[in-house]
Amino acid sequence: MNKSKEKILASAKELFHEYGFQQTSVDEILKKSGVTKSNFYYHFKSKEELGLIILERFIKQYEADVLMKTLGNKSLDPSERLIEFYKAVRMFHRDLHNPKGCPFGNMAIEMSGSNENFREKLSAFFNSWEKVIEECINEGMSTGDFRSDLHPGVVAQLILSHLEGAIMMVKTHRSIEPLSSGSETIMRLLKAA
Amino acid sequence: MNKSKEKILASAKELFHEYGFQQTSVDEILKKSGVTKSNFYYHFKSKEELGLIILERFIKQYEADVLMKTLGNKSLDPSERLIEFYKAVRMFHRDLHNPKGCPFGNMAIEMSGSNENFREKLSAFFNSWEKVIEECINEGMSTGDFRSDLHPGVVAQLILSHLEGAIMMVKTHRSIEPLSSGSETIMRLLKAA
DNA sequence: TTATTAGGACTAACTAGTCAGTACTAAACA
DNA sequence: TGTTTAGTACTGACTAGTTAGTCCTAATAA
Repeated sequence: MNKSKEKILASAKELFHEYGFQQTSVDEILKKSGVTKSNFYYHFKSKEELGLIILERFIKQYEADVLMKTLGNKSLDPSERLIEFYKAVRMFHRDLHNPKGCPFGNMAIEMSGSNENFREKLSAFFNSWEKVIEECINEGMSTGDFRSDLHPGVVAQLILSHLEGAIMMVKTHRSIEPLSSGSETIMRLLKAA
Repeated sequence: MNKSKEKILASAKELFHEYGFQQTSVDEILKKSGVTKSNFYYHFKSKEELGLIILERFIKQYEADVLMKTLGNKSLDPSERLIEFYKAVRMFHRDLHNPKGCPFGNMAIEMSGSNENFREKLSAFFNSWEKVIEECINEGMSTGDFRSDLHPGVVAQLILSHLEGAIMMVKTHRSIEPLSSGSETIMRLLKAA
């Protein structure tokens, strides 16, 4: 059931990631999903509603498929978790022919200035993402994996900021290098003396 | 002379920074600058041409007013230069009611996937920006300001990536904190042992 | 029966861009 | 001296296409 609705969600998710929310027209979503306009507006009351639903779903999927399986994997050492996390992110951005950037970072830059609904959701997600990193750093400081002369929260914030900036560079330079060498350097800087 | 042309450039620069290139219509630029459409197309052959000219000008202005006066200020110690640079960036983003983000980072995310002219200009500028940072880091490693067990180029790349990500966070969270605490942490991590 | 899908015509506002023609100035010419 | 020419800056009306979203009808599942 709801075959059309799922088709719309899947198509729009890809289009929003590649072209951005505002630069993707409803007609393009219709064309890609093969759904009629009336059916679209039967399922979603507006393009904005669709965008917010897709954002929510993407967040939940990312938390489950990436964050929990790497940073939240308690069977690994904290530093191994961080390495696995970076590996997963590199995998996510491995299409270097046309890197699409971070779906959350893209949307944050595109929408934060013009739509509070998007901004608030993204701000909350970045905070929660940071918390997951912080827990890993905190534990790594206890185990001696990481140097412990810094606040875990501040380090987590630095890691997330750097990650988003590095993905921006990957997209702009069409090269994975800023992400791979940047994450390596972060790991070295965090190593306990 | 060329009063209209300068008005267009000034208005469009602000609008592009606040709303992005694609989200700013020619009509909005016309309205803000008080210039007629036909006059606009007398001075610029297309909206894209205007965007590229504004990007070029913004780059030159930023290099002269920010980069050269801070990171390129040879009368300061390398670590002081970096501190001054961060201070200047924070000043640039001090409007926290509605932080507009980095004009270059915004444009990179918005345009890199769809327009090679913008992408190439931004990629080249990020490289040159990185070089300016690298020179400062390199000198700081010689003077003992910074730890010298890392490649200056890699550190410079990390600093720029982090900066762009931090500015993205400032825009999303509407708080300067990710930038101020992040830059402080970067300074501490770079300190020689 | 109720939820879903299809079709298509339609709107009002907005999009980038074009066009023929005007006003002004300053140099070149006769 | 007056006249022509040329370049610059500018104007209002216009086009063709796109935008998100509406409305109504009818067919097709569950």
